Amino acid sequence: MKPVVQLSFTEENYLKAIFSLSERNESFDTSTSEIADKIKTKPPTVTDMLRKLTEKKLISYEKYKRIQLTKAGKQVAILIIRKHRLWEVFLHDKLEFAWDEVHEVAEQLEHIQSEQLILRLEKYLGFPQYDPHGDPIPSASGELNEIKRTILSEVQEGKACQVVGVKDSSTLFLQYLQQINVGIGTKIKVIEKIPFDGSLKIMLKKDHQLSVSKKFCDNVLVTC
Amino acid sequence: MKPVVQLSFTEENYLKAIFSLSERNESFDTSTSEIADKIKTKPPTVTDMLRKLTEKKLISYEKYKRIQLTKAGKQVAILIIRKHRLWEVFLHDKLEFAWDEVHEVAEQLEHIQSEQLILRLEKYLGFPQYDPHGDPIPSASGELNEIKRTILSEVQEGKACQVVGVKDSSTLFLQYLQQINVGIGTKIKVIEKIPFDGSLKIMLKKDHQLSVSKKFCDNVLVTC
DNA sequence: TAATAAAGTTAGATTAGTCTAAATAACAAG
DNA sequence: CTTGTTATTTAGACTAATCTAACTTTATTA
Repeated sequence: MKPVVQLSFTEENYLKAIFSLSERNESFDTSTSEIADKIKTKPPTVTDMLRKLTEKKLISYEKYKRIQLTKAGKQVAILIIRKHRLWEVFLHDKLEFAWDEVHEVAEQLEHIQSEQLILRLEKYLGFPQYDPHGDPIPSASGELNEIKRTILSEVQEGKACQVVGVKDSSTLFLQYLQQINVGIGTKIKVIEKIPFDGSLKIMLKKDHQLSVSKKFCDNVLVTC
Repeated sequence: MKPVVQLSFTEENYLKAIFSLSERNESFDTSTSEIADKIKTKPPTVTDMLRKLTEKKLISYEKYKRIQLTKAGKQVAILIIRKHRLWEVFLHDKLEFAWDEVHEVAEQLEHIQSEQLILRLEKYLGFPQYDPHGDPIPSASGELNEIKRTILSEVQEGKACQVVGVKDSSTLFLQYLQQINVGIGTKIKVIEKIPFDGSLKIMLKKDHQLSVSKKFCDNVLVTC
C-alpha cells in the first residue's frame, strides 16, 4: 500500500509524531501542544500544518478538537517507522553503532525516498523482526506487530513476562536454559531486583523461585 | 578538515555542481547559466545563491564574472562527493543495485550528516578506492586521486591506457593474463573495436598485436 | 565600432515552514 | 454559572528557495 502523495520531510515528521503520541492513549488521538512539544516547534506552527494534513486527508481534525490519523495517514506513518527501524538495524548490526547511538542518524535516513532501497535493505539484513531497541519492524504492506521485546533485566519488579528469544545463542547458554527449563513461551515473574549486582530473583512456576545473574538477564528476550 | 559552517541540502548541491562543472576546463571555473542547467533552476535563482555562497567564502565570484570554488568550498564539495561515492559502493556491493541504478539514491544519501556514519561505512566496505563507475573516492581528509578507472571495453579506438587491476580474479583469468604477459602497469593501445561481438584488437608492445574477447575486456580495469 | 544577441542581474512575487503577539474558545472550579 | 486559566487559533512578519518579467552588462559580428 503505497502513499499516494509525495510528502515533504517536515510533513513526514508530523505524521510520525502524531502516530507515536496517539499510540499512548485509548482514543488514539493527540493535541496541538503535545505535537508542538514533540516536534520542538510552537503551537501556531502546528495549527498550520494540521490544516495542511487535513486537506491531504492524512488526519481527521476540527478546530479546537483533538487530532487523529486517518487510515491513509497511519499507513504513511507506519512506513516511515519501518524505514527508521530497518536503518537502525543496519547501523547496529552492520556498522556496529551502539544501540543508543542509532536513533539520531536513523531520523535522517528514514526520509530517503526509494522503495527498492528499503526492500533490498530489508533482505540484506535478513528480514529482521525487531530493531535494536526491541521495537517491532512493520512489514512492507504496513502490518505492525504491536508487541515490544525487551531484555529480562529491564522488566520491572513484580511484573510478569514471557520468553520470546535470546540474544546470546552460544551452546553454553542454551544448555543452561534447557537445564533450568526455560524456553520460548516460558512465563517469568520478576520477584526482586538486586541493585548491587543487577541479579534477579525470578519465579518460573508457582513457588518455584530462582536467582539469576545480570548477564543471564541481559541475554533473555521477553515481552510483557 | 571539517567544514566550519552547517550547510543546507540546497547549498551542498550548488557546491557539488560548481565543483563538477569547474573540473571540466583549464581555469577551474564555471558560469551562472551552466549551474542553472545542471541544478535545473533558472539563472536568477543561481545569482541569489552565488551571493550567499560568496558571503560564506565558499566561492570567489564577482558580478558578471565567472565563478570558482575557494579552498574551503572545494573541501566541502569533495567531502560530499566522498559520501556520494561511498554510498554508491554500498548500494552496488551490498544491496546489489546495478551500477547504473545507484546514482539517484546516492544523491539523497550524500546529504546525511554524521561523520561517524561515513567513517564506519567506509570501514565496513573495506576502504574502497573507487565507486562502481570507476570514479575515485576521496579520503576523509579530502584527498582526491584524479585518475578515473574504466574497463578496457570502454576505451575508445586509437586510445592508449594502462592496466590497474581486474574485476574477475578467478585463477583461470589470472593464468591467462600471465600467459599473454599482461599485469598491473602494462600499457595497452586499442587498435580496433569489432562491433559484431565487442572484441578488441589491442597492441601490447610495438608491433605485438593481439585479439581479445569482450569478456576479457570487461574484466580488465585501466586508466587512460 | 555600432548594433544586436546572449548572458547575467534586479525587482517583485510565491510557497513552505517557522515565529511572536494578540484574540478566542474550552475547561475547571469555586 | 460566572470567572479565570489554559489551550488553540488568527494575524502578521520573517527566511530560504524558487519563479517571471524587465533591465543591464558583456560578447559577437557585420
